[in-house]
Amino acid sequence: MDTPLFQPIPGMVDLTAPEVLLWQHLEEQARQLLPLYGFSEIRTPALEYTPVFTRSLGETTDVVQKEMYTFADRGGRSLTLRPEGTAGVIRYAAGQGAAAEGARLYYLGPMFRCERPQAGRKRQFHQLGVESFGEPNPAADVEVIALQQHLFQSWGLHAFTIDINTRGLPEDRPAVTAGLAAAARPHLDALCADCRRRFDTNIFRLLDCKQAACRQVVDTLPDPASFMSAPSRVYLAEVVRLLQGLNLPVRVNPRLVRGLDYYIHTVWEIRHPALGAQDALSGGGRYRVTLDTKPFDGVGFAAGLERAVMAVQHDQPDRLAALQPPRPVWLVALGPAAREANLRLAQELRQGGCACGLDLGDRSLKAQLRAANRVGAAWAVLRGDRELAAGTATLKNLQDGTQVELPLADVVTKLNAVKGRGTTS
RNA sequence: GCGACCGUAGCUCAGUUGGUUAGAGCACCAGAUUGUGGAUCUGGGUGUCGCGGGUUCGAUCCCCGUCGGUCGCCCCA
Repeated sequence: MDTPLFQPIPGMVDLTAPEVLLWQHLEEQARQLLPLYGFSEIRTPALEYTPVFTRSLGETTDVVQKEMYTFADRGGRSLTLRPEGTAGVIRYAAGQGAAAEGARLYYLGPMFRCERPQAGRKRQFHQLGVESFGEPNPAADVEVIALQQHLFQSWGLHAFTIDINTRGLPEDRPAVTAGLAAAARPHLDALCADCRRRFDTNIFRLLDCKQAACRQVVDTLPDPASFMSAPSRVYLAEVVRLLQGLNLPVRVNPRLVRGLDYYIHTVWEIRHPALGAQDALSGGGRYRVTLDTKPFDGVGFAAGLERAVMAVQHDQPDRLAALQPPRPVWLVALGPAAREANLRLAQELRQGGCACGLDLGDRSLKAQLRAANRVGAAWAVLRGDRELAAGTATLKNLQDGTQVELPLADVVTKLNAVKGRGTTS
């Protein structure tokens, strides 16, 4: 019954240096890239009325049925911590009416799903997503896929694969379900228990079962697209043609299945081999959400940042080390007068843009230099009563051990010039 | 919701077929002319062996429970 004093909730982590530097780097890259495509940021609340999610994602999806953090507020209204980003952005954009037509928004922030944590899956996780609103148009889908490829490239990723598929139009779904059921029914006995259940509940799920026996059966099934209407098939063909025109290395995978109900037409998934069992780096697709009988169309994707960080550490193992902040200057004081003077000096240096640190306690010179060494300082500034009286400071180069006593103003000038970086003047 | 594995120092981990003072590396602290760091040297173990109970002359080790962690299933980013 011990309440953990020092641990966060399972599946939620404290993200700190050095790893957080890599997060910041990926975020900066994204914020630089997305405006090139005309996307601007939206920050929606983390908490929404529960129906915002249930009506968009589909009542029967796993996310809605068993993964949401849902609770009642003091007035008894049902609230939910967002399990994904699209529903909230649609809630906003639909509320803007016609002004939202063609809007391009991106979001970046924490999402929450009450699942069992494992590698690459947290209960509080982070997604970067984009939404491009407007009528279905293969070019819009292709542009978003290209953006994603560009983004991952800017992160230094290269080992990923892009699979696309089509879900067709909503009105095709009965025919596809019936067609798949007819083809699979003779093989029911060969399927695993899960798949026998899926046969009735959601036959599409057969397609991505990992069991070897089920895969054998699935390989004999016809392409679901073969049961779709001509417009659905033409749409996919056009997407593929445009992707080829951009030389994007995309594979059409008829067995790709996505979990949310709102998808129509194009869906895709980007996978990376370094991610373990949860190998989807991002997923996306075209969607249609009906609000108040009015259809709301868009295309977008969401990328898992935890997974992106893992992938970058795999593809660019040296990236993190290159992000270390500049080595600071360390101010060393001998005696209380110098300590107080150093506090002022530190502020002066920092105002000038020079990173520095200092010992706030009453420690020996030896201990202070050891501390300077520990933080990787390139320079130490030493001051005691002697320097204070003379208006000087001793500037020590911690790389080669040389030191020189200079007027304080010269030391400040010099350090501001190097801004705390390592190399000698 | 289900399953597997793990829990010993600040960190990474060894260890005891059940036995007396629980170990290593790294990290950390201290080294006396009270103004000089790093590499080396000397000294220092900093611990509720996750917690509770059971078996036993004796438990860190075996058993049960519990808490925590990791990975996997389901599903997803």
